[in-house]
Amino acid sequence: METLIKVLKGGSCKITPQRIAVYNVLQDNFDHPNAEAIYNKLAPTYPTISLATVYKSLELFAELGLIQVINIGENSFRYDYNAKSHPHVVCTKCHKVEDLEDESFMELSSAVEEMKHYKITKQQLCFYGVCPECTDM
Amino acid sequence: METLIKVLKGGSCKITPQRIAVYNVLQDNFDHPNAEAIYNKLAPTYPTISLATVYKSLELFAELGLIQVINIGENSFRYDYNAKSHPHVVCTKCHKVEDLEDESFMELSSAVEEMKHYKITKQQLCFYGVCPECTDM
DNA sequence: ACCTAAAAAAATAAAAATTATTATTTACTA
DNA sequence: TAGTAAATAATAATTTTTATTTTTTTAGGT
Repeated sequence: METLIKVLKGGSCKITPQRIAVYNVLQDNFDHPNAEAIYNKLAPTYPTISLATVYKSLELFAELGLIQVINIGENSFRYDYNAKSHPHVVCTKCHKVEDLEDESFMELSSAVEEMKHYKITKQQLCFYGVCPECTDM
Repeated sequence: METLIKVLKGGSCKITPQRIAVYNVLQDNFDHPNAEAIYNKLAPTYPTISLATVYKSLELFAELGLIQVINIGENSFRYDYNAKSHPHVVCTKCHKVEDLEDESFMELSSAVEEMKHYKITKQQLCFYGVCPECTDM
């Protein structure tokens, strides 16, 4: 919250109730919502907000490095409050998306750099399977 | 080509010129085209083909395990002739997508299984950076 | 605290990607 | 080779995202 205000100011962007609201939804929901899910979460308490504003806020946050955009093979993008690169685990039954905060995966980039002689700047790892809860059924 | 016919027959699907044409485009183009790129490739030699048919063929091939659908953070899906799970390396300058055929990355799934107690069935790894050709500029 | 200029929001339209529908054509079985 | 089920083409509809335009709001300077 303090972070949001600091970063917005740093980027000479205005602090608006809409931006705060969108950011708070991401902060409170670790289910990696897409733009529409965020919009729906906001609807009850913020009935006048526009979906375009949600998209524009998310785009801005991503540019400012506040959040990250992820892509788990669905037809829409999802947004992650944690901007730091980390793997995601997707349950193919209940469709939940979990974070895997493990630094060791970051080393893969250097392996790729050696193999392909690229200068790697970002990595996106996604594992699909059945979660413990769904296995028991 | 023989593979396509065998698998289509095995799935009791009909062997049509359109399906053969779509499959051939993927076989001959390792740049991981999206549906529209495939459609455009076909247009000169196959002017009557419909974009919907391209989509339906690709969907079928993916279901039959002939190809794989990948997702490199663009707004459209790309299709990979190589159905076996392998990492992809994307150049953020020229936007080319390369395959990284290295078995060692497959071990990551078991690591994730242990950490999160999921039964992992698929993994999708994507590395972004600047390719050797683009670095020299 | 008030005015002002610039930025952002809302509403809407447009664009892009994908899927669904329906009539016609084609592939394959018997 | 005739019949039937499946596939294609053409088109419409849907979904997701972006652009446009008008109105409103923020934040800095008086």
